Amino acid sequence: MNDVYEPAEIESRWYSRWEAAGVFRPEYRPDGDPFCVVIPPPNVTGSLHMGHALNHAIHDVIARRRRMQGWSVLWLPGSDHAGIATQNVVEKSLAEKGLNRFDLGREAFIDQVWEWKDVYGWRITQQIRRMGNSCDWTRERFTLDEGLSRAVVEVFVRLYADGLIYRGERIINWCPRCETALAEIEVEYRDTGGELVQILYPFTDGGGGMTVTTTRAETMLGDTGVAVHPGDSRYREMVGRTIRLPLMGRSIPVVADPGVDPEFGTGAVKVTPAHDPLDFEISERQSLEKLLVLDDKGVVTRAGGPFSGMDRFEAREAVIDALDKEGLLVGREPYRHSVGLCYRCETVVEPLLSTQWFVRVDELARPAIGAVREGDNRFIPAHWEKSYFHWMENLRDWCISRQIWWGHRIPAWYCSSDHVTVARTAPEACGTCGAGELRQDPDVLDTWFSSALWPFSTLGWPDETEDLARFYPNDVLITGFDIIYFWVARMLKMGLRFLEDVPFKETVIHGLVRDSAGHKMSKSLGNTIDPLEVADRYGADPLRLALIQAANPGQDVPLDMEWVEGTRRFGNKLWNAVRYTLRHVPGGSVPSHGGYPAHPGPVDRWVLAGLGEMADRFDRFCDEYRFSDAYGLLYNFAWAEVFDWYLEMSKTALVGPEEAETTRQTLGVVVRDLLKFFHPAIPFLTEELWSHLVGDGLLAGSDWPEVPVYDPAPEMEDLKALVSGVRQFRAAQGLSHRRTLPLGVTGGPPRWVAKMVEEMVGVEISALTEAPGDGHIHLPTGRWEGYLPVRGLVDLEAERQRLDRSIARLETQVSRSSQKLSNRNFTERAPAAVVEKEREKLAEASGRLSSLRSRREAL
RNA sequence: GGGCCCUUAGCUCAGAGGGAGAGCGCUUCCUUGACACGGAAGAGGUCAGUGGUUCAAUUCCACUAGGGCCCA
Repeated sequence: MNDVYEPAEIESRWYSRWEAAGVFRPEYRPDGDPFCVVIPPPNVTGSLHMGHALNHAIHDVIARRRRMQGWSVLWLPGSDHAGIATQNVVEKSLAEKGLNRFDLGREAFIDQVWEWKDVYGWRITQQIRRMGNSCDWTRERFTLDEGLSRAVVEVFVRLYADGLIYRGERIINWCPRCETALAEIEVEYRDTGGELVQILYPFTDGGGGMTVTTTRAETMLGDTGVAVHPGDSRYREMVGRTIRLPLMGRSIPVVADPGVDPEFGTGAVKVTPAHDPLDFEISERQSLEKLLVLDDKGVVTRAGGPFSGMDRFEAREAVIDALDKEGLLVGREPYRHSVGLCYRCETVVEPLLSTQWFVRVDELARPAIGAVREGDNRFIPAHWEKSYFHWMENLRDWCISRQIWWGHRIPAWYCSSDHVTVARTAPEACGTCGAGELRQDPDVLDTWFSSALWPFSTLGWPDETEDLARFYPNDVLITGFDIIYFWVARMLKMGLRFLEDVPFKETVIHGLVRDSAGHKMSKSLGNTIDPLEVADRYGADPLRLALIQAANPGQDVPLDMEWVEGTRRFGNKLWNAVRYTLRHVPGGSVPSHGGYPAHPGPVDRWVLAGLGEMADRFDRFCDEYRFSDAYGLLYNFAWAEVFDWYLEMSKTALVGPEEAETTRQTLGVVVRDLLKFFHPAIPFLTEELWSHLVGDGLLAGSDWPEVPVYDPAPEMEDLKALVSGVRQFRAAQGLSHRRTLPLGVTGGPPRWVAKMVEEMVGVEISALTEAPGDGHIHLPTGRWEGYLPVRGLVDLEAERQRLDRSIARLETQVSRSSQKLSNRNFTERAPAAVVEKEREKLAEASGRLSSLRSRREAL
């Protein structure tokens, strides 16, 4: 073995072997209980970022551990066609050649997108492999593949038949750049600087007018009324009068409607029914005309009179100027307000009236709320349930049609009379009038419509496949909080509707990867880190461990290259611990499972007991998805206990013949079990080390450790204290460790203890029957007390300082304890055990204190 | 405006009603046969503030200040 750990070399070696051995397929353990998790499908033309690396690392830790625990594990991979996002990417590349999608036509354009999909989709799967993720690639799916498309059509047809999908004219959010409708949730609101303008709307009969307020002046072109609150006394006489709409000259009525907020602006609002949801509602109640004044590109329509043909923002200025010229501009002031942006391209979204397809969500949401309330699905951390409920109880219908080409075509056909026929396959004739010559709806479905079916469509639904029976519901879903509403909520709705069970029993929410200063990683901040670059530079394993060590549920994960270097150094440490082990334990001689010593010596018993205790806690943490805590614990145990203490002590034990054999055995199984526990987080390195140490089969396919219970040898803590005592003394005195010190020890330490201490800290021990007189430094350590002769060794001043520090520490401890114990409220009201413990503490501390004081005097 | 979360060592974060912890960073010493990508020793905290509950609060409760996120 190389004497340093080189991640790149190791990491190229194992993935294909795992795949070839079929370890990642559930069939690898056909008799195990099924365990299933589906990947949140990445966008097919995107590239993997650190958020994916984190999400996948968590998946992999879960999947690999469950697999080793004997479950029949399916981690199902795949990708999402990501309608608008993908179409945008491909359109952008066309634009570079001076083309747009209409130049190509629908068919050719879609062919083009498929070509992209093949290139980038392949790249993503390669990246997921590079990071070591144990997906079952034989079951890889894509949201637009044949089977999933069938599931989409099936769901659409059934929901339509049940009246839960309908087509209607509503105010929707329109992106003038993507030229498509968006769902409410796809609009991101951002505070933006704008202008609040006040316009005077004169009455048709002369005699004054009313002042209205708006941030979107151009929409006045489409005004068909002015509204006030019915209870607003200021305007009571004006209701029923008529306004002459400035610039357009139309007569529009003043109406009273309870939807108006009398506190906002002047209390009188212009009503633009075709471009504002609230105004739309008012117009429905008041029977006002709905006039579209902006087209699909955000350009003023012919209905906008003199302003037609202008872009909406250009028109805004032009309208304000024109009003000013006519003396109707009452005021304009800077105004910050929240503006809706397209979540795909950040273009300002335009609310406008349009005929679209919608999902009626109330009936779907009810069981999805119930399932979480009943605990059939559990959010981890639980507080996300509150947000989930709040969200689900305030849903508006979901606009699912998109005016793009890349996606699942809506399975609806129209005859020449515009009757709608919804069907699984193209119908011969109109379901209403029997006419032939039907044309299919040109629109496609929201990407999230197919994502909502992912937990069961990927398993073969609507067919009743074996996988579906075995792996639905999935066991757990792991995702970031940013897509709880986009994705998790909708999967719960659809799963409950079509499979009558939750799609997954637990929803684990992880945080965002941030930089070391706590900033969100974003392209605009320029602080993104490419996981593949990190993997090439430091290794995939070190990156994974750095992520996992910070990945507790719900918590953001700060990442810095320094920390990845830290985990790489840990890898080197582990590497060398195995090299050390292999000096004493022949390669291939460690059994792949079990093999714990039956009668270990005290040091071996101590490390085995520690291993067992660590394993229990580790497993508990993992079961609660607290991987940061689990791997923090393991990391610390491995380094601080095993490497720093046990390996050092084994060096002594392995020399003596009588204990060498159990120590060899213990060393082998302890290090082997560390490899097993670490494997889910750092699969490549541990697999490589396993091949040297165990060499029997693959670690990835091995069994999870079951550490027997051992009693820890009680002497160990005192032994460690004695060793530390000597080390502290040496450090304080600046004594070279080469110089062997004579150490007197009372209490009759067993020979193995004496030998261990001698080897570890370079002393020569002589047994003392009682404490020696003056002229010695005392190392108080419990059952054995150490005494070092002062003469010739000691800088007395340094030793006095050391003692003074210890004395001061003990003094505060003693005074605090005795104060507590002299308080009758404490002794009478606190539990007896607590009081007793306090008494013991006091006794022990004052004993040590007086001993230290006398030593101090003696100096 | 409504809701959720956070504030503990220089940094990133654990923690628990009764003795303040880890990793990194920092200081000093050490190339001893696994590892200098290492070892040993050490410095560093009024646990955001105020009030309350309690024999006991950093931990529970209320309020205040500061920060973050979601929804409208």
